[in-house]
Amino acid sequence: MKKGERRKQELLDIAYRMFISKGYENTSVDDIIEAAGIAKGTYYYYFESKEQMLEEVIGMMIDKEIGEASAILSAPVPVPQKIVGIIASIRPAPDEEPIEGALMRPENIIMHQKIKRRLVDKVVPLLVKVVEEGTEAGIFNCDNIPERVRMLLVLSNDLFDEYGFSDRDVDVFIDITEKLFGAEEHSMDFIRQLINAGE
Amino acid sequence: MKKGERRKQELLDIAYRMFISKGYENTSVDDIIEAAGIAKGTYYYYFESKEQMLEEVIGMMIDKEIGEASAILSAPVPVPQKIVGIIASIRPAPDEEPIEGALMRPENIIMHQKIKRRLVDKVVPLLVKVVEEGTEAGIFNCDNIPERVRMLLVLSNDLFDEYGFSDRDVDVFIDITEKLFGAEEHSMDFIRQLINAGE
Amino acid sequence: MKKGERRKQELLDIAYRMFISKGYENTSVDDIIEAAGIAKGTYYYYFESKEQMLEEVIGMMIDKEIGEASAILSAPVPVPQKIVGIIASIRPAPDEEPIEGALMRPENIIMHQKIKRRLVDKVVPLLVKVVEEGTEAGIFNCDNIPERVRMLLVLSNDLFDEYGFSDRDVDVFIDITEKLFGAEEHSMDFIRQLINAGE
Amino acid sequence: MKKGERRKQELLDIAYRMFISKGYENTSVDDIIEAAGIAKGTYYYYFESKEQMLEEVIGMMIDKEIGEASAILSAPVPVPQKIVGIIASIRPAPDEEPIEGALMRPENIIMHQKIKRRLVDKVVPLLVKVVEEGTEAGIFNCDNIPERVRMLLVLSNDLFDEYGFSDRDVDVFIDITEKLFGAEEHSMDFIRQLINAGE
DNA sequence: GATGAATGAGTATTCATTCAT
DNA sequence: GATGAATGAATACTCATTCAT
Repeated sequence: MKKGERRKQELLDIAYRMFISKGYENTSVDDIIEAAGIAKGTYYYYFESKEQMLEEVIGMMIDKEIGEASAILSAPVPVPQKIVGIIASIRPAPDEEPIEGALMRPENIIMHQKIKRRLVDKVVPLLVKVVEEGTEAGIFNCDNIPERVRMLLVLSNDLFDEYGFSDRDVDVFIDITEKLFGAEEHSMDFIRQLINAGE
Repeated sequence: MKKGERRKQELLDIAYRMFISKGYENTSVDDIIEAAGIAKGTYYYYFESKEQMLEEVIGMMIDKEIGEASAILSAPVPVPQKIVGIIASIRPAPDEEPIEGALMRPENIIMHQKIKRRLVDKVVPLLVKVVEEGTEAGIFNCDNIPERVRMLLVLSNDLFDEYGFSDRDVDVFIDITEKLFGAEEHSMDFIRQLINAGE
Repeated sequence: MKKGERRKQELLDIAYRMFISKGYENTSVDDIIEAAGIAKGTYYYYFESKEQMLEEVIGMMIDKEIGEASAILSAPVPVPQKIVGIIASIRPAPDEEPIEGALMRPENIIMHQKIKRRLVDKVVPLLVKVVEEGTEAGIFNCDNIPERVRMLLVLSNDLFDEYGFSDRDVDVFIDITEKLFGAEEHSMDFIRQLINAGE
Repeated sequence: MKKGERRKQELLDIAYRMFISKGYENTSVDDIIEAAGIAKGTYYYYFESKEQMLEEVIGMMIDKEIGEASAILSAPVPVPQKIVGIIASIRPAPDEEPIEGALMRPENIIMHQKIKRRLVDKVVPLLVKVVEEGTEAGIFNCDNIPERVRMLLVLSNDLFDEYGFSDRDVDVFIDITEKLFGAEEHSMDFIRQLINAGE
């Protein structure tokens, strides 16, 4: 039982890396079993189909990222920082896939979209809580919080996904984030420092 | 000359519809030629490859949509309406592809993304002009116009692409659009009526 | 393991016969699998590509022929007979492919050449040994043995490949063989009897 | 009439070059008409089929080479030099196809063989005359001249076709040529100088 | 738990040839 | 003489999936 589970994890890890580096469509079952050193039959003993495996790989990633986001939720940091922290935590963790450029390359769009969609659905409730915390504390002032949170995610996805962004993009992003939640002007300026530090 | 051109157009139209309804990847060359009632060779007489055909199909769509958007640019309507009009014009025209749900279904993501990217690049300059018109007229008040325009497009794409949106989504969209360009509150409220009328 | 190997051998045998009778280029993968009664996938399970299969077929033939030639090398027969025997052993064994005319028909030239080149490279060293044996025994008298051996092979290939040869061709071949190695006149006359017997 | 002939010649020339540089099989009719700047139909107006065109291209080459060889036949040079001259004249004239390596590359084998076969048939009678001249003059002494001439051609083809030859190969070739025709030892040594000069 | 031989529908692409205009 | 649109059989190769052992 344990052994089988470990084997399955191993396969998921291998597939995860291959899907990211070569794309789901361009990774054949043969590629995976060769990399894993197992037989065809063994693969189908653990997974019903290639597509089902993709779902599991995605689920695995989501869980990990949501876990990190949840941790931030209860951390003792100011609300604005929490928001930014959660958003940052759902990025594909630059350290675990500096593989190539990867996720936003055309051959990966499908997996990318699937992940994004499911991730957004899971992250929205978390962020809603944080923003509510903010409105209660009087730092934010807005209605329709779930919808606003969703937009923030859409904008941040776009900003960080694409092949690079300028200082002006960041300026506008900060401005609009403040206005989105009815925060005081310049109260989210710290984002700029974060980004510059990350570079 | 004329004859060949017409045939090619016809093929592009057929492929366009099939790509949208079944997805590019799921449409085989065989599907296309069967639908068109031509031989394999004829297909390859007009197109170097399936992928090159996709490029032509996309180019065709883009041209059409940009054409409509440009027309609006010089129309005698108020600036806010121009903006909304241009954004609406680049949607895949509900009347010409009510086919299924289509463009945003997973199998179409690739084509969808390709189109979106190229469309955004072409539409941004148009919208920038309109927004500048607005700032000069004193209706808008903002800096970094290209970046703001880009964000507006990202938001509207998201809003209308996904599987439906609520009244609250629209409210937030309107609110944020006004703030994005420094417009007066409620000055973009007319969007709501437009959307309700379209339903 | 055994099972797969046998299957592969079987496929190689079938392909070998088809390549010879119809030519490599004119034998499609479909032809082969139909003759073998297997599915496309099975074919590609055993062979990476059609071309790689050709290499294996050729390798198989070469091995067999070189094996026969090596056997003669250590047989207890006079040197001149050894030479002739080795040359004869590398012919495509009239009994196993009287199929049509085959190897030297234009459509087979490619395979033919590939085989010839590789065969010559392997046979030259064997013959060199025999000729050296002959010079040591005083029956032959010549320098540059490898080069002479090569020429002998070229001549014999030409003589036996082409569509038939006359008595005169044989006379000249015998004469020149003797002179090539500095053998006594008429010492290779036995070749004529061999050929006549074989007819 | 004249015009059409010229057009045809032009096409033959173009095809000749392409066949040599890319191989007959790898040159498509489309390649030829594109290079010639004509339409498909025009091609088939001049040639029944691609294969028939190949025959004409080959015929063209043969005629040219045989022409050169015939000229040498009646030139006022010693018999041995005539022989070598004729053999040299049927090589693919290094100046007219230094294109790549060309004729003996695998993709060209088919055309190569076709040419060789037809060329040999035409050259043999010419060389026979020269050798007879030589026997009458007492420089040569041999029977079965046509067969011997054929062998000489086979040997020279092999020597010069292959990817390079050594000094030893030349030594043996000279030796065997002398013996083939019953010439005096060293009487053909001049070949070595010719080859060295040509290098 | 694990193997690996077998499947077969599916795919894009090539190319010599024809023929109405 | 010349065009170029149309043909369609042929080709090599892919790959997720199955199943008897």
